[in-house]
Amino acid sequence: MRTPLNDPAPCEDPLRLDRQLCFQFYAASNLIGRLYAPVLARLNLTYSQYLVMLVLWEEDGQNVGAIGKRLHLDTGTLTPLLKRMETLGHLVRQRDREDERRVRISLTASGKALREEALHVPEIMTRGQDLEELDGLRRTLAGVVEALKGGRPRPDRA
Amino acid sequence: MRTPLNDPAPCEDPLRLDRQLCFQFYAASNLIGRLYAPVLARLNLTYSQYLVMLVLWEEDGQNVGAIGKRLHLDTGTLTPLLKRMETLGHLVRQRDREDERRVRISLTASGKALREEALHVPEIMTRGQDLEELDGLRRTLAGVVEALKGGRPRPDRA
DNA sequence: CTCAATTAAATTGTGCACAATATAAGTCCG
DNA sequence: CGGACTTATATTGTGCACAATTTAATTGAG
Repeated sequence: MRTPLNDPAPCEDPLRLDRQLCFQFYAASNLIGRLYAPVLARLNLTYSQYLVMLVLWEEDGQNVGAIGKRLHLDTGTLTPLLKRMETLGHLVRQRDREDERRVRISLTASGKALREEALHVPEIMTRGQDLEELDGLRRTLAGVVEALKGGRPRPDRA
Repeated sequence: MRTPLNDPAPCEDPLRLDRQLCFQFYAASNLIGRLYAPVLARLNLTYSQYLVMLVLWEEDGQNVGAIGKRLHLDTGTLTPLLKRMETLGHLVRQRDREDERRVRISLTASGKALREEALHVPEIMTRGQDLEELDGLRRTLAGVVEALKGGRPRPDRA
């Protein structure tokens, strides 16, 4: 039996920070957010707000739930986020007449115009990188995200 | 010249959400945190607190800055986080006598004992997964994190 | 020795994330 | 119609992240 803090085989210690895949995601996500912040600040957007804009630039007038489904965020995150974005003038929130439970999110003129500015962002952030490599990684991670969405596919409980 | 929202080649639209590598990291990190939460709750830890414990289980008695360097977090995040963990009884914070600017973080007996419980966590979280594949991905991401740490290695500005 | 510069941590203020709960609108069955 | 049920969003409360600033201890040049 092993005593705490005296693992006889520390290199195989399952709790070593560097061995945790989850930590690599956590660290990368935080560091990426920090790199985007100053670039997006010039568009008067936070990183999360930028993601919402990406969703709305693809299709304007979606309701809160549809945006949340796309970004894997719930209303506890989105409602205040969208209110801040409305205050900033990027979009407007209005109850759906057809179904008063829903809130439709529509870009303002300035919100639509902001897309032109944002077109530079991906280029700025990937400058000097191997685009083939980044795209391969993106595909790999898209698969990981897909697997995580399902709460992880159990191993076919044999 | 392209008009906003009417890109003639939408499949090559650089702003499509699914094409953003950053979003895959963001989504994966959030989803992973959600999967860990219920498992770690049984240890009375949040995900961030778990990471701090991993660092301290490797080496007890580090100061705030050393922990922050390891996790890529600053004192604005760590100070309140460590105070909460002290309240929970996982660790104690005490000024270093040698250098009164420093605060040394030491595990309590229960904090050390918690490691035994935590040993199950990596196994629970990776159950049913291809461990070779996860380790390959971990290595790839470790490289990405390393690159991000340097604020990204400029392309040797030729 | 003294005071400017540096370093370590804490504080302040903003903006996410998320679980849990609440509110209210729509649906459906008898 | 009417009440159970479901769906869509909002609210509440906690805990991060992080930039910017502050406080206090240490270092170091003159």
